[in-house]
Amino acid sequence: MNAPHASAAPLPAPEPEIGAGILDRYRVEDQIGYLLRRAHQRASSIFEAVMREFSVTPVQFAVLCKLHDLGPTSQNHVGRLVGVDPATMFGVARRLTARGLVRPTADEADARLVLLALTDEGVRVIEAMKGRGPEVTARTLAPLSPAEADMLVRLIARLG
Amino acid sequence: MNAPHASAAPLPAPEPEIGAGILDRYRVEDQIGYLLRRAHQRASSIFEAVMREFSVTPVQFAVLCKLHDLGPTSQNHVGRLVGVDPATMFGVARRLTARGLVRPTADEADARLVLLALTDEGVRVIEAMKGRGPEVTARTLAPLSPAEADMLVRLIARLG
DNA sequence: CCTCGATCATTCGCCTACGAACGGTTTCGT
DNA sequence: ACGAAACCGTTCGTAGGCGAATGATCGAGG
Repeated sequence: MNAPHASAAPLPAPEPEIGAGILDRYRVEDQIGYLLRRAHQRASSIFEAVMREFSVTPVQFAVLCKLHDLGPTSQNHVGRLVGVDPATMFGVARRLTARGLVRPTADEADARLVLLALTDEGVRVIEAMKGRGPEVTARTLAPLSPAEADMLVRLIARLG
Repeated sequence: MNAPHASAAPLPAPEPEIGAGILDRYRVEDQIGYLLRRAHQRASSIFEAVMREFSVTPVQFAVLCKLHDLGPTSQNHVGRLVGVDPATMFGVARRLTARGLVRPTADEADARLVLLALTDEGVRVIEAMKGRGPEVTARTLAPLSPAEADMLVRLIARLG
């Protein structure tokens, strides 16, 4: 955080010559955004490998988990809870419905809402998947010691 | 790993009663994959806000950075360096070319390759963007202390 | 020299992600 | 009671992400 965030200054450049070693060089691969993208790719890949038999994506899994915990919940609401915007949630709900894991019903009290509920098949699938969840986590965190993994999870949770 | 993967077993449940506090409950929002997805969403959002004036996405930025460092590089190769698969890279290169930031040329020695090179405009844009890079990183890591941020970056880099 | 396997770019299909706009519904304030 | 604001689901467009297949080209071995 040397943070020269102001910066609209008309200076041609901060003259990076004197002492311009490797240290002041901007490297994309060291930036948190880049690292998050790569780590997320890897985590998704591991999820896909472990959960292959279910043909359920990580986002679909998160939605099913929430429905399993909460029971019938409106589409937008469950989306908010798992960080899926309404536009994306529409497609997710459509695919889960098409696969028979979820059933949409109208809310009696509020005509705007579409309540999503797990089908019997949906319950069966999500319970089987939850049993394998720890394996995904373990393999994703495998490069770290348990203490490091714990630290990482704690820190990353605070970025939200 | 304890893996009761069979599961067609008629057992009602692995009896999670005794000592079944909050501890043995599987919560998606505590899993590393879920946290990575959410953190990546947030980082992308911050990038988009800081770099708004350039209308360049994080992935496009990474590609431009690499081209800036390496000079003309084949499409597949630069994609591999920044973690973008060939299918995705095709679209990224097409959009960067359409915007005039990159120019594709044929390699004289190998007819299969499409070399990507920054245009003058591309150089101008990537240099301006690099100047703002630290601001993106700082804002993304803002919830953490400098020591914590450093720790997080180090740990997440080891997941790759 | 010539075939086989690797590599490259491209294409297709499916999925997530999100800004923006829209019409229908509910709620709130006046 | 009524109009405005807030909210819901839907749709469109653009962009990454990736498995799978294809055709062109290259390189190594026989």
